[in-house]
Amino acid sequence: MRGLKPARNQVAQALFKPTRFIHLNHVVKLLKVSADTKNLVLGKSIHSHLIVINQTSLGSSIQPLNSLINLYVKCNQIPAAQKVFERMPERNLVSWCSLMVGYLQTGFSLEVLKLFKNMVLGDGLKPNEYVIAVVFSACSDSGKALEGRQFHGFVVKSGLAFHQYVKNALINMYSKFSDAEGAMRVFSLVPGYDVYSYNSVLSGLLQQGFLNEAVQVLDRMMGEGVKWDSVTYVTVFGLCACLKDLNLGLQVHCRIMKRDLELDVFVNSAIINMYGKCGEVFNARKAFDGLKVRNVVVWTGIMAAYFQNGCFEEALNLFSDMKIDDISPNEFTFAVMLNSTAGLSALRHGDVLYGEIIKSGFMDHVIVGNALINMYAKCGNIGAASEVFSDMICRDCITWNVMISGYSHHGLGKEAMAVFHDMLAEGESPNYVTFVGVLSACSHLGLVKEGLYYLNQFMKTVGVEPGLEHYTCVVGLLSKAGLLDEAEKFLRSIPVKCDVVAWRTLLSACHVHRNYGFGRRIAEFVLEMDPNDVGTYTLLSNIYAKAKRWDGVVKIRKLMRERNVKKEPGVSWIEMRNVTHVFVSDDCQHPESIQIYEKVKELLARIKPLGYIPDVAAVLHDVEEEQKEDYLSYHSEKLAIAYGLMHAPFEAPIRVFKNLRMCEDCHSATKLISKLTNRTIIVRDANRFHSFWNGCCSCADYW
DNA sequence: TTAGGGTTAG
Repeated sequence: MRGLKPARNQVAQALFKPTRFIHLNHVVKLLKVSADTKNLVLGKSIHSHLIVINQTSLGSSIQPLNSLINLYVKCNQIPAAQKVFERMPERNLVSWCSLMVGYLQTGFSLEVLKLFKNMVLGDGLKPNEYVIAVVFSACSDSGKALEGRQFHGFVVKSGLAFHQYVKNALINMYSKFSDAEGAMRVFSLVPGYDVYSYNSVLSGLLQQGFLNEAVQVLDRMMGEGVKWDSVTYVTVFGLCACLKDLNLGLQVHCRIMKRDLELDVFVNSAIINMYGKCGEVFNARKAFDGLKVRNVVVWTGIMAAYFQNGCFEEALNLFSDMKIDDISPNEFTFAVMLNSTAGLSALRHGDVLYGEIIKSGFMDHVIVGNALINMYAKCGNIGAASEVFSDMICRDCITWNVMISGYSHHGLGKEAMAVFHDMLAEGESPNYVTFVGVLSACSHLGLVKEGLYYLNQFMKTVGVEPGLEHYTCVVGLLSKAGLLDEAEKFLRSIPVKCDVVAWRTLLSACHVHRNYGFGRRIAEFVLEMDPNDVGTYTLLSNIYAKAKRWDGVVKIRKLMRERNVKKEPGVSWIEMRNVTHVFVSDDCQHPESIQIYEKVKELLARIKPLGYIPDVAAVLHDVEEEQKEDYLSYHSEKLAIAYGLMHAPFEAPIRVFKNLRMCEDCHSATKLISKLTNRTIIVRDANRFHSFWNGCCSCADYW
């Protein structure tokens, strides 16, 4: 296709020999070629020739002047087009329409609507299907929903609503207004569809999350045998990705391969994305490896696929490969990188990325700022997260959410609520996720009344439907405040199906409040619901141990064996000078393990006078009494903390990460170690952050 | 005339 352009261009240039007696049709044809090939130089020389010869028949007749407007519009010279338009002694529909297209394409959609008004009221012209389609597009681009709908009514009366262009523009408009119903109405009521109508409907439904409806439309499209274009493929792969429907994705991919279609880079990245979202990193990689042309989007897509499937290191490694390939990262790439860094809790690596982002000038992108806040919050540096937040020039809803939930995870309820109130004051609308953070902040602060107010009243007034996560937060809120009966009653009354997580929230509250009878009843109920929930076995076993009900402990262990439920081993890790040191409980793999074990022993001996009592009840009863302390001493987080104290620079906070929830013994030991050593120790467990300082923890012993 | 890919919050 591309080869055709210079050829046509050359022909046009050869044909254009300035004479006094140039024919009108000739001029129009030459201008059309100049416009189509965006040859502004040729177009301008024809224009100047027209001015020089000043032939009345040519210089003032409509057709060549319309061609001039079209030329300037196609070459993005809107002021020049406007000038020609203004000097026309007489205009027809095409003159108006061409100029309107120019303004539409350059983003001045309000100007289009003004022109339309002048055309109808000033020149008394009746719009045709082209003009109508342009006006609908201008309404969608400028968000003029009311005007768009009114104009739709006008068009129906004028009888032009059946034209294919108009129909497609209408479907697109309703899709852009997030009015999937309106789009579907046009689509269903008016007969006759082409691939464009289907693409518009499908992408509208997809964007608004009406996935089942999109599948129905796709079925219909296939039934009618409409030929797919590359946009259809992109949209359908997007649909598969949202549905996580690997089967459908594979079918569509096979369809492409069977037909041996040439794929553009858009379709290829949609394929990589589909496999990534469906959990098929290997297939995503295969698609990626087969590409001849890889741009930044394809690279970012494959990194995102690795990230989404938990392969954080692979994602980070691809970053260097991409640079070797001479492709520069953009804001999306940095967002994926920061997320992978957060997944590894690699704070140092995050700092390095931050520097690179500043250098490459992507700091002012909202998604980069958001991902930075998220990274710092997840890596345990909430101070740095809040600094990035304060420095951000542009914020969106996610910015506020990430800061609110970041503070909440760190147990900083007051700070989280302050951010939430600022958010409202600045006119940003809270959404579903906002309230997950807000309700969990209420729970940290023990604000029962406020939390229930947000759930029952405030969320309704801002139009957010409460979901399972919110109900779970409220269960946490009630049970933390000691209202265990209310929490259970609440949980049994919620209008959505609840999962093990919600019940486990109540269960761990029973444990903290030492209400073992209640806890046992709940735990047994949860195990009936999910006989494989390891966390519940652990909690129930702890409850029995606390009550010295050894028969119960034995029963649980037997049950776990019978059901083949295995406890995940506790793993902790700490980053030290860019190296991550991993510790498993009771493990001696680390080259310095002898020194580390000695350090733990020394620390525990020194905190005993400060009030440390080893929680031997939590250890299985059949262990010899004198061995019980050893069982507790070498939990992975104690090893990691000891290593941190041995090697971290003085005054630097010790940041440790753990795969499971911290046990009570480690928690009370760490509080005292922070006091003994005068150090801040931050532990991220499976649930939240604990920030230990001077003998206290930010969780206030509730986790 | 209309339509399309990668990203961030729980």
